[in-house]
Amino acid sequence: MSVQERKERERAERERLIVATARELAEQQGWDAVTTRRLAERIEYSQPVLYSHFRGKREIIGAVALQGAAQMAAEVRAATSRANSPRERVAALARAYLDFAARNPAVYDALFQLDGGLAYAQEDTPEPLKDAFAALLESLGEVAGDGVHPGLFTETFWASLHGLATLTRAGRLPPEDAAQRVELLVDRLAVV
Amino acid sequence: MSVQERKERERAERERLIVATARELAEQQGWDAVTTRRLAERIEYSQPVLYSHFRGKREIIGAVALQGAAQMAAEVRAATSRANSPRERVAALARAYLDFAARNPAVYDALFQLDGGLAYAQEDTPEPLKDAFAALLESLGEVAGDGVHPGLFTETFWASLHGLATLTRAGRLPPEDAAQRVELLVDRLAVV
DNA sequence: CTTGATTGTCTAGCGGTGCTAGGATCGAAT
DNA sequence: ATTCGATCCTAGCACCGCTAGACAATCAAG
Repeated sequence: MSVQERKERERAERERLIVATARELAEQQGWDAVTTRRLAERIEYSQPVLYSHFRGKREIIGAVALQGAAQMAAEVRAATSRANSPRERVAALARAYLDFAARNPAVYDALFQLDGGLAYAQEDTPEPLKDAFAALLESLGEVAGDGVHPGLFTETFWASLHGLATLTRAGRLPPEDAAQRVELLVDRLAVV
Repeated sequence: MSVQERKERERAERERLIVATARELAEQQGWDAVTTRRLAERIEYSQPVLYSHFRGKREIIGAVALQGAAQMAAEVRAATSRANSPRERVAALARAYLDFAARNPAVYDALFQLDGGLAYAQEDTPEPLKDAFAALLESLGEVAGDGVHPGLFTETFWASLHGLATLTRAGRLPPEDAAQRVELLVDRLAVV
C-alpha cells in the first residue's frame, strides 16, 4: 500500500509542478509562450506526461484559472475585511480586484479571457469559481439598493470592473486615470 | 496609364475580398478557423498573395477591426439619433452597442480582444477607432454629470458595456437577465 | 515580331504548434 | 530470477504562420 501511496503523492506533486510552471511561464512570457514542448522541458519530463495529467492544454489553463480564482477570492476578502463602511468595502473590493488583474495578467486571462474548459454560472461550476463570485457578492450585495437583486447587481458591478481591467491592460484605455474611473464607478453604482 | 489604373482597382478589389472573406469565415467558425491556408483557398489564390496585401494575419485582423469600428459607429449613431431624451439616448446607445457585439462576435473580438496591431487611445490611432469613440462620446458626454470629465465618463461607461458584452458572450454571465443589467447600468451611471 | 526585363503568382518548404501511437524501460510481485 | 504491468520517451502526424525561389505572363525596346 505504502508504495502506491507514495506514487500517488509524487503524481500529485508533479501535477502541482505542471500547473505552477504553466502559470509562471504564462506570467513571464504570455500564454502564447506556454507550449506543451516548453512546459515539458521546464518540468523535465517529456510531452506525453502532460497528457497523463490533463486532457490537453486547455485543461492546464483551466487548472491555472481555478488556482487563480481561489487566490483572487482570498485577496478580495482580505481587502474588504479591513474596511469599516459599506462604501469603503466596495471601494476596497474594486481596488483589490483590479490590482489582482494587473499583478496577475496571465492568471486573469486564464480565468476570464481564455478557454479553460470550465463551466461558469451553472450548477456544475467548480467550487473555486462559485466562491470567487460569492466573495464579490458578500460586499456588493449590501449596496445593491432597494428592489435590485443582489446577484444581478454583483454581476453588473463585476462586469464593469472586468471591462476596466481588460481594456486598460490591452492598451484600449489610458492607464493614468484608472483611479478616477474606479471612483466614478463606485460612486455611481453603489447605493450607500 | 489606364492599364495601371485597372490593375490597381483589381488589387483593391481583391483586398476587399480578403477582408470580407476573413470576416465571414471568422463569424462562421471563429478566428481560430481563419488560417492563411483556408483564407487563401476561399479567395482562390495561394497563400503568398495574402502577404502581398498584409504583413501577416495580425494585419488582416486589424483590417476587419477597422471595418467593424466604422460599422459600429454608424449603428450607434443611428440608434441614438432616434431617441429624444438624453436618458433614452444612453439606453439606446447601450442596446445598440451590446446588440452589435452579440450579432458580430468575431468583429467585436477583432476590435477589442485580439491583437490587430492597432494603436488605441493615442495620436496615431486610426480614424475609424477615434470616430467610434466619438460616437459614444456624443451621447454619453451629456450625461456625465457635474464635475465629471465627459471623456472619462465615456471611457467608464464603455468599459462597463464591454464587460457585459464579453462576459455574457464567453458564458461567464447568464444571458437571461442581460436587459436588466443594462437598465441598472444606465440608471445608475447616467446623470439625467 | 522578337527579345529581355519586370511583374505577378505559385509550389515547396522551414520551423513551429497540439497531440498520440507504439516501443522501451523499470519496478513490484510472484 | 522472472514475469508482467505501469510508466515514460522517441518519433511522428497534421496543422500553423510565413517565405524563398521557380515559373509564367506582361510589357517596353529594338
